[in-house]
Amino acid sequence: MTDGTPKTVGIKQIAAAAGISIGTVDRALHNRPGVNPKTRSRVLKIAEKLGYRPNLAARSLKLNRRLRIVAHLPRQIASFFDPLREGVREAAAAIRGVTVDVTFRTYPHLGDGDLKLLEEDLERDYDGILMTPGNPSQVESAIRRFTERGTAVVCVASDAPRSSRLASVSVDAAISGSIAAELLGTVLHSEGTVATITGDLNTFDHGEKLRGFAATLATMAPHLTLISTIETHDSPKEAYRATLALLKRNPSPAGIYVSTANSIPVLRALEENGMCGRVQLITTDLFAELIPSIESGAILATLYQRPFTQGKLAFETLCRFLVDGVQLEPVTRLAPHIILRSNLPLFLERLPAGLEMG
Amino acid sequence: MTDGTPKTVGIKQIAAAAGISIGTVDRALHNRPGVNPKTRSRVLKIAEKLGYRPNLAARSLKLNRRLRIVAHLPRQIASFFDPLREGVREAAAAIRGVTVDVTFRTYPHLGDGDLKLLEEDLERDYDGILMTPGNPSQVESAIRRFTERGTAVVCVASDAPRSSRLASVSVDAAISGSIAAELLGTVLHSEGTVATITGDLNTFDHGEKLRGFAATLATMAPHLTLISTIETHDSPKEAYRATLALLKRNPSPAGIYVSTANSIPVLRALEENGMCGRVQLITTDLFAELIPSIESGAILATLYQRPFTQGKLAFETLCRFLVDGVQLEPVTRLAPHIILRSNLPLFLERLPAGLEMG
DNA sequence: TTGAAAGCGGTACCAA
DNA sequence: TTGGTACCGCTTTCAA
Repeated sequence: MTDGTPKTVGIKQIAAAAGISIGTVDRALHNRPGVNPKTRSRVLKIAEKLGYRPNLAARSLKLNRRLRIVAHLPRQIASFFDPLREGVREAAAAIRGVTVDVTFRTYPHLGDGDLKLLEEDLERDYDGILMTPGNPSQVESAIRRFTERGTAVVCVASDAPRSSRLASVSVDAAISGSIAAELLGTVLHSEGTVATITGDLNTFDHGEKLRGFAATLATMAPHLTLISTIETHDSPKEAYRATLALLKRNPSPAGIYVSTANSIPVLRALEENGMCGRVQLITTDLFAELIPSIESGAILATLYQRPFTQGKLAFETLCRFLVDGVQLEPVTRLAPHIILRSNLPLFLERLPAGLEMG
Repeated sequence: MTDGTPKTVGIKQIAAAAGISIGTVDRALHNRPGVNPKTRSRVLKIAEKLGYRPNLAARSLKLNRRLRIVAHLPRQIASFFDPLREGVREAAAAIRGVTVDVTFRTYPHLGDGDLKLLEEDLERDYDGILMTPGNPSQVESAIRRFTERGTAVVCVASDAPRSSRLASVSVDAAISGSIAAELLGTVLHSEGTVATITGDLNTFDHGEKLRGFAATLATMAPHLTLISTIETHDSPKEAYRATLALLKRNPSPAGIYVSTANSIPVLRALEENGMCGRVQLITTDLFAELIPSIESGAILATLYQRPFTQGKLAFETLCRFLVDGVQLEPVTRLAPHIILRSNLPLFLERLPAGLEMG
C-alpha cells in the first residue's frame, strides 16, 4: 500500500531504460524514418510499460504552432449569429497550449457577399475556416479550393453535405419540423388545419424542416391537415402580408409553425385579427421581442437552435483536428431546445446584453 | 494595407523595448516584490502596447503543474452517472497545456458510503474534487474541510448551496417540475387529477421538482388537481406497489409525473391495468428500457438531465479555476431536454454502448 | 532593485 | 542507424 512513486515519465526515462538516446526514442515513438525496427519496438514496449504520456506543453512550446482561423458568418440574423460568434470566442479563450488567432469576417446576408469574402481569404493561408454555407452548390467549389490548399473547413448552422468540409455542426432541421408537428398534434385534439411559414424552400435547412413537419404530421397527427406552406424570404413585410392572406383564405387555422426567426410579423398579424391564443403557434429561435408572447401563452413553444453552443462546438471540432489531428464526429446534429413558458427563464440569461439586467 | 508583422510578443520583446532584462519584466508583470514602481509601470505600459499574451505552454512547462482531481460519484443510477463520468473523461482528454490526473472513486448510492470515501481522500491532497452531495447537511462539513485544505470543490448533479463549494452544475430541478406541469396542463384539456412519484422529499433535488410542479400546476393548469405525492426511495418494488395502490384509490388519474429515473415499475403497473395511453405520463432521464415506451406513445415526454454535459461542464469549471484562477459562473443550472417521440432519435446516440449498433 | 542563467520536456538538426 | 545538443518562452534562483 506504499505510494508507487507516480513519477513523471518522459522520453528521458524511456531512453534511460532502453540505454539509448532521447533522439532515438523520439524517432521511434513517432515512426520517423531511420530507426532500427528492433529498437523501435523495444522503445514502444518500454513506453507502454512505463505509461508514457507526452508532455503536451513541452511539445507545443517547441513546435510553437500558431493557428490562424477565420470565421465567415453573416450579420443577419443578429439574434442568431451574434451568440454564435460569442460561442466561438468563448471556445477560443478556453484553448490552452496553442496560440490561436481568430478573425471574424462578416457579410450582410446568407448568399449576399459571402462568396466574394471567401474568395479574398483564399489567398490568406488560414489553417482553418468556420462558415455557414448558404447556397450549397455555389459554396462547394469554394470549400474544395480551401481544403485543397490545406485549410480545414467546418460548416456551422447549416451544412454543405456533398462538399469536402471536414465537419459540420448544426441543429437537426428535420427533427425541428417533427417536434413542431408532434407538439401541435398533441395539443390539438380535434380535426383541424395547420400552416407553415418558412423562408425559402431552396435553403436546405428550411426544406428539411418542412419535410420533417409534414412527415410527422402525417404519422403522429393524422387529424391535422397541412393546408399551406408560405415562403417569406426572410422579409418581415412579406411575412405580415402572407399571414393576413392566410387568415382571409382560412379564418381559423388550428396551428401555425414558423420555421425561421421571422415570426414577429406573423404574431402581429394574428394579434390584429384577435387570433392570439386561438391558434397554436410554434416559432423558431429566441430573441427579446419574442419573450412577451411566450410568457403570455400566445406562443405554445419556440424551437431554440442554440447558436452559442453551435459556435462553441464548431470551433472545438476544428481545433481538435488542427491541434491533435483527431477527427471528431464529422456531422454533429444538435437537438433544438423546446422552450415553453415554464423553462423560458433558463434561456434568458444567455440572450444578448441588457436583458438580464431588467 | 501591408501586413503588420504579427510577430509573437514575449517577455523578451518587452525587455528589449524597455532596455531591461527579462527577469525584471517577469517580476513587473506578476507584481512580484522588488521592482521599482516606475520600472513596473513602464513595463506594464509596453506590454499593453505590444499586446503581450503570455505563452501558456511555456508557463505550464516551466511550472510543470500536475493537477490531481478526484471525482466522487455513486454507482447508482448507472444510466445517469456512467455518462456523467464519460463527460468528465472527455473534458479531461481535451485539456491542453496542463497535466491532469483524474481519479474516479465510486460508492454504491447517494448517502451510502460517500462520507467514508470523502474522509479517506481528505488526506490525499487533491487539487480539486467533483462530487454529488447527497444529504447536504452531512456533506457540508466535509466540503468545508476540503476547501480549508485548499482543495476546490465542485458539486455536480445536485448542490449543497450553503456549503463552501466553488461552484455547482446541475439541472434546474424546480423548472423540471414546472415543465412537467406545463406539458400536462397543455395536453389535458378537461378537469382531472394528477399524481407525482418521487424518491425522497428530503433530497433537495426531489423536493425542488415537486415544488416547481405544484406551483406551475396551480398557475398554468388550474383545471388539474394534484392528488398524490408518492415517495418510493428509489426502490423499484416500492414504486410498483405504490402505483398499484394509487390506481386503486383513484382509478383514472389524468396524468402522472415521475420525477426520478425509477419509472419502469410505474410503467409496468400501468400496463398491467390497461392504463397505458389513458394516462399522460412524464418521466425523468433516458435509458434503454424507456425507449419503447416513448416510441409507442405510452410516455408523453421524458425530461432528460443531460448527465454527459453535466460532467463535462463541471470538470471544465473546476479546471478553469485551478489553471487560470478564473472563476466561472458559480451556479450553472442546465435546462433539461424535453424528449418526445419526434426528437428521441437525436438522444439515442449518446446512450451507453450497444444501443446505436442495433 | 536588477541581470544572468539554468532548466521544464519535447523536436529537429548535425555529426558520428 | 544513432548520439548529442540547441532551442521554444517562461519562472526562479543566485549574484551583482
